[in-house]
Amino acid sequence: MLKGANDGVMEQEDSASQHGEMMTWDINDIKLPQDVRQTDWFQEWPDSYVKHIYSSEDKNAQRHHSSWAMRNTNNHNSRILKKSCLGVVVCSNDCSTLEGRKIYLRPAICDKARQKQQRKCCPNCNGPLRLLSCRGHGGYPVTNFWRHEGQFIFFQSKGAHDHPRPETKLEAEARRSIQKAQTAFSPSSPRLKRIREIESVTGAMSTREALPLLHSKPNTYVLPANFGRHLSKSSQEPMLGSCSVQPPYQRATGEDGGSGEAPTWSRSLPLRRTPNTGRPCSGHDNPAANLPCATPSPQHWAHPGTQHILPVTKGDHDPFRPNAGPSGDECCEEKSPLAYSGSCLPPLPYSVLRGGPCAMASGVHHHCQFSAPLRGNKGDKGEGGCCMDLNYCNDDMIFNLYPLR
DNA sequence: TAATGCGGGCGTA
DNA sequence: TACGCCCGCATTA
Repeated sequence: MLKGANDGVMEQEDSASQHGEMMTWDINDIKLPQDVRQTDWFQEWPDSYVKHIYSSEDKNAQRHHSSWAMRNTNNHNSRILKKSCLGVVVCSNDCSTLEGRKIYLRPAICDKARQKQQRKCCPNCNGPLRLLSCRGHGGYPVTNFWRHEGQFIFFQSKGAHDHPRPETKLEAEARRSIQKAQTAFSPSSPRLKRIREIESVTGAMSTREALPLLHSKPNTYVLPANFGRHLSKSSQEPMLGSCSVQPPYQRATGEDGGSGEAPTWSRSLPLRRTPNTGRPCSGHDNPAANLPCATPSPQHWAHPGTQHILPVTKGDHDPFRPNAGPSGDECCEEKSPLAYSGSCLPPLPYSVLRGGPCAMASGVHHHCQFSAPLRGNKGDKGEGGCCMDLNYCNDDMIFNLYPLR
């Protein structure tokens, strides 16, 4: 099939839907066209009222993937899988990074995980997070429909997302993974305590010996606060936040509060296929594009405010295959709050992630700019507001700045 | 642990 | 009847 080269929303209409089979069917039709001459390239960010016909061989289509945070919705029709958009998690403080980027986290799909997520803090300013629900379909969430029919997978989207794009799944997983890694090496972690105990006994064990991971991958979990500023020179990925607290995020529609910014998220720029791989060159479909050192994907250009957490690829070209470890979201709840000098010291994971693989590999170290002492926090942990009990791995930064020995 | 899919059930228009 | 949504369960990674 053609595998249309233009994958943006507008292009979707032009390239995919222009073919007769695309416009004449509805996902609810009893019979869907089987004389499809051209299937579409997988659409990572389907938006508006679009339809696509994917090959049943398309792995992403098989998995009903979307970079939007879509949850399964029961439509009481086993033949048609329906998913509704969860929106995007934003910072209640509407904080911005140094580069003026907004915080757009990916809502957890699992209800429990999502509730848990909303108790956490903004990775940029530690402010409370807020779920900005999608109401792009007549006040209801945008819905996606998937239907397998013969050798094709039919996709139909209803509604236009009225919120920014969240992190992609890979980005969210990478962020959690790094947070978890940080947790594992936080000063309060059992492992580290044990190491310190051993060290206190032996009096000679080097940090390098005790923490091989720390040295083999020094930046994968701990980076100084101003790390990103240095990286920004060579990377187009967003860097550390300035924590410039602005008026609360306000929804453009006014219903849920909106950003007031131009709804760039509604634009879907073309994803381009790389002829040799047959995959789009989006940030996720093309591993090379995942590297911050590479040209940002179109979606990145379209969403300058979106956080682009760049996972370390493992050579797996499957754009949606998770390559990060299990969730590290607990990090925030398990960490000790820190009083920073200045307005706010950006929590670490964000800087690390936004530094991306290149950042991680750079080996660059800088100094954290806090001056106030640590505050114990174990007693603060609870189910209440995230600002009380949540703090992103701040003690990891301390750990980094004040190594064991 | 979270993502995902399935299906029962309920409320609303 | 269609739709949205909640819930629990099972499977998978």
